[in-house]
Amino acid sequence: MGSASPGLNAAPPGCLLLPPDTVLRSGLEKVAGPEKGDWSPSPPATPTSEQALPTFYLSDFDMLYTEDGTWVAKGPEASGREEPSEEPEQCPVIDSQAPGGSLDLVPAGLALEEHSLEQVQSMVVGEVLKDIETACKLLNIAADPVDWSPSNVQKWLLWTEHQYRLPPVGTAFQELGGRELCCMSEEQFRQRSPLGGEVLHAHLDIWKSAAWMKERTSPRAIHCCASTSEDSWAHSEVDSSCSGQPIHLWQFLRELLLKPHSYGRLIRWLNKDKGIFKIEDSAQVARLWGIRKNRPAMNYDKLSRSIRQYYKKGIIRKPDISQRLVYQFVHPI
DNA sequence: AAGCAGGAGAGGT
DNA sequence: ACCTCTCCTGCTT
Repeated sequence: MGSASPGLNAAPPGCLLLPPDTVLRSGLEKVAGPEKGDWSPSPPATPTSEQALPTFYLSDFDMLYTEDGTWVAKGPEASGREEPSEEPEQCPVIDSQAPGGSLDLVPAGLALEEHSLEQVQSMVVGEVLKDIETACKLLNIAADPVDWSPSNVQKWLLWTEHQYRLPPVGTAFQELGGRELCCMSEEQFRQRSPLGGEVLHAHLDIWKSAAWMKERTSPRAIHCCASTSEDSWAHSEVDSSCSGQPIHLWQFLRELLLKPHSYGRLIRWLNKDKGIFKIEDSAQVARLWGIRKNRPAMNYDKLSRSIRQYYKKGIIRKPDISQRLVYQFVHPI
């Protein structure tokens, strides 16, 4: 999801550690009303609120939700103005939101804090949805895991492994379609992938919840193409994932550039007005491109060759002052 | 060593 | 036909 910085740090900076259930359930209740038991997407995902859930990361938040149910702020991170991706949005610190339902006991005087908590939670949910939307577009897969083909499942697995630095699952989930995947229990995930199964299952739960939410709020918006988040890539002249045409490399690069919070550590603008950008992590960008195109052998050497093909087409060029890993869109956005 | 430039052929759509 | 992937040689940083 958002933090694509993955690859770079063991725990991506600016990430939120959350039991998925906690955050999304509250978000779902906000959207769909508080009716209990109604939030869970199709096959009842493992009811996990009482369990010590595996924690997972959400980008762009500088807080941690620890396994004992405590929100804590992460240590301060130095960040420069030039590096928006390294400047996570600050969230208020929330001290105790025990999964055991401590909110029921909130005194009236704390109603305001509860309200703030809801705001934070709904913000987190919004970020999660945006991140899922991003991943959908970059991977060219449906937002609803139930619709995934086996190759979509593989893409999602690769992507999630990459994003959260999970141990590779290899062929453990091969030949599984999205529907089968969604029917699997956490235990089954763990059996197939003892090291990363739990976390993968938690992530899948989030995707299922998000799809369920989208279906609830806009019945025809299950696929990424129908979504309308405010900063969605609808701004793009060409929405690469919705055109039915295969995505072009320049579109992919632009899409990464348009998500600095998620990909700023991999690729960023040096001068957006002039369309000059720098690939900060060539290997990771190439890897993402490889995932996107189902080309596991993709590397920067090949990716850069493809970029150079754009020179004569007048799409991308080297800037006047040539620098390594720096390119320029001939027609800036 | 890593990146850059560009030729050439293959393969997919 | 077009786009990208892949492999390649040679050059530059």
